[in-house]
Amino acid sequence: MKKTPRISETEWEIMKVVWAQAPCAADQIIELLTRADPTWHPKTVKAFLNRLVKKRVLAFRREGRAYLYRPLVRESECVAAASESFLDRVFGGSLKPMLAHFVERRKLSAAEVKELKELLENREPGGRGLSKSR
Amino acid sequence: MKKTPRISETEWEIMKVVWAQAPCAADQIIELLTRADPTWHPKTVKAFLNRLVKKRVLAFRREGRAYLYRPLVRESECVAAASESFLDRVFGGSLKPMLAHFVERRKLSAAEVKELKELLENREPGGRGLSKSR
DNA sequence: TTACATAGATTACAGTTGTAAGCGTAAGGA
DNA sequence: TCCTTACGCTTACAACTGTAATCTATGTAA
Repeated sequence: MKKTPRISETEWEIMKVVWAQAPCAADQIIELLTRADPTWHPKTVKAFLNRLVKKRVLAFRREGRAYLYRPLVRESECVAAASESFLDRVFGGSLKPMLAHFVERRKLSAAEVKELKELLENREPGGRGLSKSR
Repeated sequence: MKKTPRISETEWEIMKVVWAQAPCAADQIIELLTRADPTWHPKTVKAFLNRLVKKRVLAFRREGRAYLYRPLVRESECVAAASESFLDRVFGGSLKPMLAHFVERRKLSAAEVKELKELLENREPGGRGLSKSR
């Protein structure tokens, strides 16, 4: 199993756009990022794109004058890696305290609670018991 | 509202010990860390303690030859900050996809699911819920 | 009292991250 | 064809991280 290269906070912002936009040019990325947060500087985005390519997280193909960027790592993998790291670091790897925190912290509406419960409901039941997770 | 100073991955390891051990000497911290992971080097721990003091995350008081360290920021604050940052960054701030991820990913046992459901159950209903218990 | 063992402080140093200016080249307009 | 853009590439640089050796002050044993 390959380990996802570490993706920093800011890099993550970029990656979210690339993951969402399939193959996309730097311009589009800059456009979208800037729209969400005007403090992005185009040069900065370019530099990050470069780093991400160097890190082998992104690839590109030349399309005339512009480059089209494309992810080399799947979002799900990165999400999984980041989630595990977070859970371990902050909650000692234990799901329940984490959920407790969020539930407490975010004052969920009844509807939200219902949704979450359904979510728990609808996972494959019966569990092949022993969760070999970790 | 004061913002918690950023606590890095490794610093977090140190802080977990300090939070758990109330006022404690460097030796104890090193001892505990090393027990969990023998690759810790005492000098490294010292250096980190120093940085954390400089960052105003830890304070110490001299107790004879040794220093007793004590946190200046509450764990709950840091947990909240880290959690929010994580949720925003990875799941766009939305709780449901996050729970979905963990549920899916960790193949919970039936017992675990029950626990989590109870957790959702036991917050005071009607929205502004949450028992201050814990 | 004197030298040694220690604890913390200081210094070191390379790698990462955040931010962005400057450079070289290729493409399109004059 | 020649110049001006526009694009990505290279370089810069300071702050932060991870990691640890060295320096310094001091309590302690001889």
